[in-house]
Amino acid sequence: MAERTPTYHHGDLRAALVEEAATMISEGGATSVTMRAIGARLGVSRAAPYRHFPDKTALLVAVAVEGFRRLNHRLRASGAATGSSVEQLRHMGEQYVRFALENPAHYRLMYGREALARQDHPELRDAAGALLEHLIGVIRVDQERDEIERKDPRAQAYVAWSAVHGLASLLIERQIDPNVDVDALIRQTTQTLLGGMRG
Amino acid sequence: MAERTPTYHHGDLRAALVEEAATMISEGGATSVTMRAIGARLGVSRAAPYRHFPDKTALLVAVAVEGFRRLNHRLRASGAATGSSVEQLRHMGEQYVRFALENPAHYRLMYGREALARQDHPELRDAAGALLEHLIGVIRVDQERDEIERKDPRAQAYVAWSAVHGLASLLIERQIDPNVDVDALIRQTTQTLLGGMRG
DNA sequence: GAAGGATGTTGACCGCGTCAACATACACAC
DNA sequence: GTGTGTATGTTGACGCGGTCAACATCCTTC
Repeated sequence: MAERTPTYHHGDLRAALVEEAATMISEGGATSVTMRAIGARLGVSRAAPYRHFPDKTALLVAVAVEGFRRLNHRLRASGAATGSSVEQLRHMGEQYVRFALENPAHYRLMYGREALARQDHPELRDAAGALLEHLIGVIRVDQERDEIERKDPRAQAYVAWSAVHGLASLLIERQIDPNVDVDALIRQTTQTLLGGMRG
Repeated sequence: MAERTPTYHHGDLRAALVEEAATMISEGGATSVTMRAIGARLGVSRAAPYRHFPDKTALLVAVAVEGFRRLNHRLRASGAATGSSVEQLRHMGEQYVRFALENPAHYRLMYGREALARQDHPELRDAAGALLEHLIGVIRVDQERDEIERKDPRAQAYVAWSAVHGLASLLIERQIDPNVDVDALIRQTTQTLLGGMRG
């Protein structure tokens, strides 16, 4: 953990790479992340990252996974706060969209299969899967309390996920008129969704 | 319109470029589209496209716009077929998702702001806008028939668009368990959505 | 039929991802 | 401590891709 000593070796380059890449993504988008640039910012050569990641895609996957971790953490934290369970779902939906709005480039990377090559990356899959499982759990509880219809919880989770992801995506890609009240739109989306899930 | 004559000039290179780029995208994804490759496939040099598009991004924007046109056309065609208006909405939603599933790379391009540079491209905006306006129109009719709640039609359109776009996006990016019944999931999504819009 | 714009070609440049060959530093055995 | 092997980092080079400038060809139009 001892840092800032201008030694030949960096100390914990792998973690630094992920962190710096995430920062660069927020600052200048995914295209601004280049092996040379990230190396320069960390005072290291362009090829140094290759000692920690097989290629650039692997580094970006690590960044995306970190994004899912943060989002997951935020959703869990938001869930614990409220009382009513449907209210908790609504709150989670709002937090989800808010995360995307606050970290647009990072969010884009998390869902951009193209940027991360065709091939499947199991870690990424798992990170997103954890999010889904949490959502399924909350939905299950709500079903038991008869707050929402008793359909297949996984399918319901997909529907809910689709709604918030779609809204987040459209907002990020500027497909939605900037004059609309974003907060109101988020609320209406979760409300419509939950209304439909109530049966 | 006279073609196939191996002349120095191509005839209608601009249109050919857009069409060929679209084909290449379906075949090998957006990354397979390179100025050199597309030129080669059209029997033209790598720099020839620059007489018709200022840069590669502009070409891709044209392809994306063409995608929106096709999608729009498909949704309008599907709307005219059915009787009940809510049924028409559901049908549109299904067709929307199906289009995305049939043209994943093309669909990705249509919504990938990152791939099309930061800057706003008005034509793209307009193409997506036409889609939205059509949806708003259908919703307005349904409101007048008291089939859905009388809220701001634009906001409702955004909610509906979010749902189908989110589902399409998650499916395309393989975030959804391949074992689930996709048709059923699409139906459940539109059903939940319309249920929530009914008030 | 000559001029000029439109369209296409070739050569060159630069940035980027990546690999191979080399350099340095740390850890652990003795 | 000294030495040695491995982990980590550096430099040089290659190939690909977007793009521009200079040049070539063709079509139109008066």
